[in-house]
Amino acid sequence: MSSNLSERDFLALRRGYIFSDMEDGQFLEIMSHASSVEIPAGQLLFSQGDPVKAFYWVGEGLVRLFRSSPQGDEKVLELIGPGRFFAEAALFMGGRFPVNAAAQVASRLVAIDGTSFKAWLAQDASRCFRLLAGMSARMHKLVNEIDSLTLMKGTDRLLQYLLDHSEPDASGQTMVELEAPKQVIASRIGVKPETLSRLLHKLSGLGYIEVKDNRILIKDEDKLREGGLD
Amino acid sequence: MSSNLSERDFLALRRGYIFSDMEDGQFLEIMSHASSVEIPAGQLLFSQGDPVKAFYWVGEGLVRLFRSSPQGDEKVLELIGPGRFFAEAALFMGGRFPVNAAAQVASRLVAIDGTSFKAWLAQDASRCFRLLAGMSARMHKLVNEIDSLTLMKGTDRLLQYLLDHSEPDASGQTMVELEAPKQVIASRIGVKPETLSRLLHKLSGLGYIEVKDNRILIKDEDKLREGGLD
DNA sequence: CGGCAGTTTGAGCACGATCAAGCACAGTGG
DNA sequence: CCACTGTGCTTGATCGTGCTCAAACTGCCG
Repeated sequence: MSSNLSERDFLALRRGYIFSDMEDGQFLEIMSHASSVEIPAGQLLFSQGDPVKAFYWVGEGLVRLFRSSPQGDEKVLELIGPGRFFAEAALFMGGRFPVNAAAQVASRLVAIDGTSFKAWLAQDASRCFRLLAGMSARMHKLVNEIDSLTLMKGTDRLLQYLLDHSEPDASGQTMVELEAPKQVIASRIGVKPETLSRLLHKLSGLGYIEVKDNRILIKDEDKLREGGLD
Repeated sequence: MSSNLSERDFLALRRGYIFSDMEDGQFLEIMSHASSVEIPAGQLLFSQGDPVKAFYWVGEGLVRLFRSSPQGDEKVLELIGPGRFFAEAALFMGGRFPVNAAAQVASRLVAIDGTSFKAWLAQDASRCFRLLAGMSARMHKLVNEIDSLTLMKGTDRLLQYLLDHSEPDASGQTMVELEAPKQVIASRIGVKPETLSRLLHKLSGLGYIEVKDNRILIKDEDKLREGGLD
């Protein structure tokens, strides 16, 4: 399950926000405490409350960060794709993960040892500043999330999600390719799967979008942005 | 509006998590860039999007951190009381405040200059670690907030709020003294004022609590903790 | 006394959850 | 090759939480 890093991951990781603009020696130093982790689809990486031994970087695949209730319902907080770090903040959070993490699809991760990383951080304040900035950005996202859960309705959150994830495709049209099954996206935007289905149907009926499996064509981006709908 | 610090604030601030266990010289160094701010009840301290010039510590009073929607609704994210810092994270967040801040009651704050503080932080990585830990704790709170907004109902959130804020009073009974008007608490727990009123009434009718103005007597803490209610 | 802000209460409604059934599709095994 | 099963998605009917709109009540201050 754990082994040495591939050349490819090694280079990509070096470009991540934590390690960019860094001398080779320094980077090699911390990479000696990193290891590659292969994890099959659906498997749990860690649970809320587990002791934090490392943080992670995604080389390939998709990781689902989520909370779950005693009743078994789960709320997806974030989906982490290739090139991104996660759980860096947990290192400073009293030693326990505050969320669960599972592989949404089979994934290749790099685990960076926590204590080594902290020791390495402590050597240079400018390294800390990177991390502070990264954590701030994540806090900002969380605040935005709270904001939209309280101040907006389900439809609004779906529209926001679609606009945030839309990209022009090969033929120049604005498209969204859902990164995970609809039920996961539903949890991500804070509604039940049935509701997401109905919302998509409604927007489809209004002529705003066109849904085909996990691909959504944005037919009228401006109307979506206004959000004026009843 | 802005002046030198009182002796009292100076000493209390030194005990805050950011500056505790610090040599006098170091502390004096950063305090030369701090100033006292008196702010009347209701007044806005900064708005979302304002450039960040400083972060704050509360000497006396209460500060309301909130988001507001285009429609004018507002969501209270946190109420910051005496002895606590706020907006430290904003320093690293691209230079703009992600929330609004207003004095809930007349307050005395200490503003600590951002650029000086960052320069001071950069001198020693252990200083950064304090901040990293503080920010992690705040992130954890935000995650919990998202969790309870999505996975729990209004009643549950009220119960949680009551239990979190309850303290044994003089006569040995468990009490909650609401730190702000009910409408603000309502926003804090993510319901409308009318709904909070009804929820309190319901719990009162069930014999769980007793409400008298802004004081709430917890009559059966165990039942509240179970939360088994319909 | 009037005016005002905060709170309560009432009636109706809307959004989204729940429960339940049906459908499409892929994988498995007889 | 065709049931059989499981999974994800959709659709339908109903229900409940909490919001909206509106009115009345309270305490407080000018």
